[in-house]
Amino acid sequence: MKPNSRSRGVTRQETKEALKPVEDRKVGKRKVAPKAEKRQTKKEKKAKKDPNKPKRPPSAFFVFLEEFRKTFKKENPNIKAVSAVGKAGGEKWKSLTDAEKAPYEAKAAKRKVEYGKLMDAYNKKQDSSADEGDEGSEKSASEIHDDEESVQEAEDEETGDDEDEDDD
DNA sequence: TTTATGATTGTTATA
DNA sequence: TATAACAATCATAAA
Repeated sequence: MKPNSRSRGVTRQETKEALKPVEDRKVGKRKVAPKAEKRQTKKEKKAKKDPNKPKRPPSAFFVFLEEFRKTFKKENPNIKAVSAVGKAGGEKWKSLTDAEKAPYEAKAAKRKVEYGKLMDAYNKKQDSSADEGDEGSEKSASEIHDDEESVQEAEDEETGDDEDEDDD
């Protein structure tokens, strides 16, 4: 369609409005003013050498989506469109209460913590390979390895303390 | 063949 | 402070 288009920026806006009128989401403000030439199209981070750059942690909504996708696909094996899951997931997400979203937010919070650690390691790596480039990152990999292990240990968490609120 | 797109919301980051 | 971009997914389409 629009290979040169700013990715799904403007395109999405048009499509969304065309398909269905945006209710009141913050849509339409995503890329209305492309002052900054976005990083990349989305994949291929060739812009910079970030072989280990930690991706942003999934939001509570995304954590919920991961599970929702399975359910959705299970009930709708015929539907394979990502947009379908997105819409359904978004609608369902809003249907959930804080209590139900709590576990997802908790998970997202963990991801965020891990992200912070990964960023720390990533920063070190960038510092080490500041002038080298792509190869220099390997040497400092050992240091980061230490941090990575720490991240994994962060898996020990107790959920289900006492969240049984349901104020409808 | 390969990459982008579509759709959702949230979160991070930058200006 | 506010806006912009990006996080997963997967089939399809275009270059």
